[in-house]
Amino acid sequence: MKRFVLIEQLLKDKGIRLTTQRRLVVRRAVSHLHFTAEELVADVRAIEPSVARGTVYRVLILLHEAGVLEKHDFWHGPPYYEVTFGKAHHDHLMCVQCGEIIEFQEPRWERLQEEVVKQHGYQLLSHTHKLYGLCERCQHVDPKRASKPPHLHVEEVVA
Amino acid sequence: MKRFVLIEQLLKDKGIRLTTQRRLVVRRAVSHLHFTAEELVADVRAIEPSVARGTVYRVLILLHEAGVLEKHDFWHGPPYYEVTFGKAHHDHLMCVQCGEIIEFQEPRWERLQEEVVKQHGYQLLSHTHKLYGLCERCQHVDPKRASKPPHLHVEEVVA
DNA sequence: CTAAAATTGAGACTGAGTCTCAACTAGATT
DNA sequence: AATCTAGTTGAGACTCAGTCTCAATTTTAG
Ligand SMILES: [Zn+2]
Ligand SMILES: [Zn+2]
Ligand SMILES: [Zn+2]
Ligand SMILES: [Zn+2]
Repeated sequence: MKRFVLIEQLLKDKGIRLTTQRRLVVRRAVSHLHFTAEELVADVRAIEPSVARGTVYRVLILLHEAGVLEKHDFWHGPPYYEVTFGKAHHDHLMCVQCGEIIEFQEPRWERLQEEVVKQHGYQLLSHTHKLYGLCERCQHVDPKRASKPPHLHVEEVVA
Repeated sequence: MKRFVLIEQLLKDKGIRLTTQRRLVVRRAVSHLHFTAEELVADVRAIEPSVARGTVYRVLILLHEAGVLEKHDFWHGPPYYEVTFGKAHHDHLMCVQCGEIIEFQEPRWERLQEEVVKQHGYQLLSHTHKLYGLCERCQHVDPKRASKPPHLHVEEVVA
């Protein structure tokens, strides 16, 4: 089953009306790994120019509220979004020198986390773990000779 | 030694000119646990109204580039900043509704992390863990009526 | 002291995202 | 199928955070 069909069902189950525009925006959104809101606007309009900017942003809010959209913030520039529906949860280990990204799962973390959250009376909605370091290869390279770290940008994934 | 003195030294060592305005902004910034940029602008101006908004934002960029400023993003609203220099490591639990930020330490977590990193041959340099959720109060409040109090935690006052 | 370089204040500007509202559906109900 | 109505849309004005410009000022180097 296509991912967007399942997401449409998810929205429907929440009593959200499925319009032509929403279907289109959702389909374009799931077709990208990472995208900025404005990129999505342009992408949707390349297919159906009449779709309003506000409509696209409203769909992003719907997906966010449905818990299937992640936002990746950087210091510079607009955030990148990512539809996470149907993807297994994972965290990230990144090399600050070469930009390598390792994705991994750690159930003990996830358990510990629930514990911490309950201690403070919180209801957990989502979380982000990012580990920054040097990969084996980069540990043995003279920093002066090392290639510039490719800025994480769209490759950076937040759990 | 006061934290802001050490930060001023850090900036100086980077060849950054220390002006009266910069000293004031740094001192006000380190006096808060978490703050939005606009809160800092208002805070600084309460002491010295002539300081320009741009000056405050420029100091934030300097602190960021010096690696002593962390940015905490939410879905709604502006990011919160935090001067991390000289503080014991901690992670964050944030309420997405009211913006409350709880800092906590979890040694088991940190240990587990070292383990994971070593498994991949990495040398850990830094990390961030952010847990997003609803605080106890916000779980029982209609989102539409929820107040949005800025959580301006004052740690120390600098004249 | 003087000149060059960096920083500042003020406010215009940008860009992301939100809001308003009249016109328009999707989907429920005859 | 026709009707009804609450939810949705397009268009563009609007808000807000953050950046930029530039003349005036301040700092540092010589
Ligand atoms: Zn995790
Ligand atoms: Zn590497
Ligand atoms: Zn930690
Ligand atoms: Zn709250």
